[in-house]
Amino acid sequence: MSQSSKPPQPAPVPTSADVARLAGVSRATVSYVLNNAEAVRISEPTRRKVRRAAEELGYVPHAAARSLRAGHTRIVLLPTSHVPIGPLYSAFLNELQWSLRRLDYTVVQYGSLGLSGDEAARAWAELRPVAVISLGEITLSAHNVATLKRAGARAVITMGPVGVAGAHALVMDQSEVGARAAAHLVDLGHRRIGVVVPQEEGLELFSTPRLEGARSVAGAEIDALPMAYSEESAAALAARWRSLGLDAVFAYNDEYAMLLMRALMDEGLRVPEDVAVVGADDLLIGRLLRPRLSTVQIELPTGDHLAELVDRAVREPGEITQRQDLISAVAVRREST
Amino acid sequence: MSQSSKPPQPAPVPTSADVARLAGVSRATVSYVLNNAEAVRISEPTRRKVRRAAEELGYVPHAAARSLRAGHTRIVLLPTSHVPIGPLYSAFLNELQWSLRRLDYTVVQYGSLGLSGDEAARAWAELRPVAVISLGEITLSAHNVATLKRAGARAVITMGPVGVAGAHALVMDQSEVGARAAAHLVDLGHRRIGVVVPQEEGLELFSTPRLEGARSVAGAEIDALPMAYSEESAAALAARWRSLGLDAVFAYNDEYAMLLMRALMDEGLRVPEDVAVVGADDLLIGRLLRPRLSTVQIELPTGDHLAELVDRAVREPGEITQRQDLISAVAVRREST
DNA sequence: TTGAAAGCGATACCAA
DNA sequence: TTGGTATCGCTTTCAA
Repeated sequence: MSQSSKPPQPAPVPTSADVARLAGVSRATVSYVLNNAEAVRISEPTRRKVRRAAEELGYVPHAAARSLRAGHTRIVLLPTSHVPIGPLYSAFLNELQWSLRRLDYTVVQYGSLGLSGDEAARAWAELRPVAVISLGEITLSAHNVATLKRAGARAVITMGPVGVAGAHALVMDQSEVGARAAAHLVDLGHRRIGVVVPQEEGLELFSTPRLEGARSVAGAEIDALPMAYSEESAAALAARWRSLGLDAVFAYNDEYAMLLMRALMDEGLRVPEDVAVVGADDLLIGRLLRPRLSTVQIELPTGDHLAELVDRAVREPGEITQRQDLISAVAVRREST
Repeated sequence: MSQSSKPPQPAPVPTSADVARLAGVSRATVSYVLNNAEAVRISEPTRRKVRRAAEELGYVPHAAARSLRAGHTRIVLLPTSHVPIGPLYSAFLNELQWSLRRLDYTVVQYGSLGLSGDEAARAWAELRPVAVISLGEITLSAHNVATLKRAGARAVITMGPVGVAGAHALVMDQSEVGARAAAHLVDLGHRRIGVVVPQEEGLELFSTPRLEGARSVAGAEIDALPMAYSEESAAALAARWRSLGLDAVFAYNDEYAMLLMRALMDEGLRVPEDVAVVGADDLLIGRLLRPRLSTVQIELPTGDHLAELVDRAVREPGEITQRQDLISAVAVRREST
């Protein structure tokens, strides 16, 4: 009202000083009231004045200023995957976020698309996160971990297949998945087993250990079978199937398994008589196909569990560089094996 | 070496002052060198000294301090969905992130799990993002938009089904999807059409407009069919199917469609003779079933496109409150209709 | 070509 | 019970 000329000049963001001015108190008082400081007694009328002023101005504290002053943040950095990770991991991630928020952390998913490990680590470090939970998209080197720690990270947790020096190596070992699948097939009498390796980028951190896990099982010969997630690729693989001399296949996960199984059947092969097919992840969709898809059911840690581990690591930053296997896998036989 | 007693006291994070000290220059010079300031000429030897010192200390600038000083951030906030959004939207999101990063924005996905619109808006505002792209998980009120704008957001973009006052209402109208599906079924002679409405929370912003879209098509009677994403729920719906008197169903998306189609077939109904089924999203898996699933193929805007829209809005914060339809949908007939 | 110093916004210590 | 003020790390203007 008082200012008639108001060009699209963005109105200045209200600060705590503005609140103080409006309430007729000092900035210190504003801070005390808004943060419910217990060490200081503020009269009820003053509290109300301050709150009303804050409300009226639509005051929102400036996170950067606050953490600058505090010397630390409550940010937990969650590097975002750029590959579709499937419903299983999505659900886990959501649970994790929720649990972390309950513990009063600010979860920031940071997409690291197209960044190298070094670039990513630097970019993350700029935010001064108190913890980083790297789920494997980017392989952190010991040097990267050091960068993060030097920037104040009290916990760096990797979930990739391998431990990293200096990190709280929380191993979710995907090789177990491959091992269960192969063992399942071997139990059923199969000896020549193909293992699908997705050609899509970014899945190596899952596919490599799954393949290695299968290889670790005694009693079978393992062949790696590169395949892309497309009908063409599956058809091409199916077309040369008879020449491969395989009697079973672990198809990386349920999605690749469904694709390949369809291609094999279209090629005139019988499942499971001519070739047994097993996937992984126990997707609901796998039960809709005929034959129903056998799978490896994967049990991830609960988000709560991991969140508490993080919280503990943050509070007691003793070098708890321990290997922990938080994943479990079990084969489920349906009709395709 | 010089300090023998080193308790687990976290080493202090190196600052630009430390770099300056080590390089034997002032903090100003450090800043100039590290930011490649063009307005100032710094001698090559000095540059090298500074860079070496920064390298040696593993110096990483403090994002909070920087943006505090600058008075603004380059953060684009992307509220994270807590529902599995499927490969289609995942791919779109990734592309968007990538494009924004190319434009030098810091993309921060902020999980808003369990927050109300007000709480979420406040939490986001604390980060002082320069732009917010809300994809619909949380319905932003005009008040929320105002909060964000007051906190310095120069662009607030909503992708929900409805425009929001004050926001750059970028409408990705899901009703088009429902309309296409219904029209497809009507074209094929169906008159009594069921529309599946997922019971899962968080999908309303997609499912409601899809239902409304179907209702908008002339020539058919539309029934809403609540259903959860589980075999039990699908079976229950299928069990009472004959009593519903429907001759076709638009099953929200391909996943629900596959589930329901299987249940219907298990119930002895023929697809498409007794009941036509159409999904949406054109998932690869839908082509693997028999009959192959008809679907509505959805064309999302490219990430590049949206990123540039955001960038323009940020640079010219004129109130471009315009409705834009960036989504297109087309029915694809396979075998289930 | 380089340095000294102000100031961004919030907090917490020390006085009053 | 409340206020003044130093401080966090960084950028940038003004002087030297």
